[in-house]
Amino acid sequence: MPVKEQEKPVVLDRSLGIAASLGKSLSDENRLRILLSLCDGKKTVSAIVEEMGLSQPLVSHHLKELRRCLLVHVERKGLFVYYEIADTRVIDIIGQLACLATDLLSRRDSF
Amino acid sequence: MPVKEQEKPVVLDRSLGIAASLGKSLSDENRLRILLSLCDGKKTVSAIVEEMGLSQPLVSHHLKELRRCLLVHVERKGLFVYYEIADTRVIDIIGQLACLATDLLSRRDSF
DNA sequence: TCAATATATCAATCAGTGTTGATGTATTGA
DNA sequence: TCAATACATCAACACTGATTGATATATTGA
Repeated sequence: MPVKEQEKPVVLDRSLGIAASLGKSLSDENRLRILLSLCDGKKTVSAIVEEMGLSQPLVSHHLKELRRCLLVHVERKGLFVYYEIADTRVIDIIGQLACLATDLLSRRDSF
Repeated sequence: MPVKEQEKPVVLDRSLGIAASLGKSLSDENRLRILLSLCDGKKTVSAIVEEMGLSQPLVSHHLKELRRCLLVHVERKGLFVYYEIADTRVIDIIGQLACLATDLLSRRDSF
């Protein structure tokens, strides 16, 4: 499959490392679920725990990873800690990943 | 940060697993470099080895992972095995990942 | 100050993965 | 059939990361 000219962005060469780091954050289904859940707005850890059906330490662990990649913002209000999506573009990217993945799969299964 | 209504795609709930699987493939810098290198067109393993400066078994290993996620096509021609990108949308996604990552980083560093 | 709640961290386990060097396999040409 | 080349696989290692249960920390209200 020939690729259009200049399809490869040149500027990327230096940012591939951090791009891979972001990819790592998006490589776990629980983290993707958490990010999608935060589309509704900022939520407390306990709300996420209840919604995901995961243990509280596990949710904290994943939130820490999302924080490490700056994908979420944190805000403390009294007893509660609120997490929210830092940049909604990540939701677009997740959507494209899922769309591409299903396309690749269905394309293979149809042969 | 309030999020637009219906920003979260509903259909995704079932494809999050494979989306995460794709994310895992994009979580290694060497694999991203290989994918970008394949933008020039199909290449042999030895060509990729030389271009990347990685060992041949390591390149084969990463190509196997890209194959597992159906991100590349393989074609044997005599002694040589040619790899090519299966769907160029993955290049767009890598670009968006890198762009988002640099934005998030610069936004943090400016405070 | 104390009890209660929310969240983070710790310790431990287990599976997975990136990397390397050695070896195996497949294809071609002589 | 044999040698040479291209590629894949294997064995081993270190390292990371997901998960769990226990414990620590922080905040509030009494």
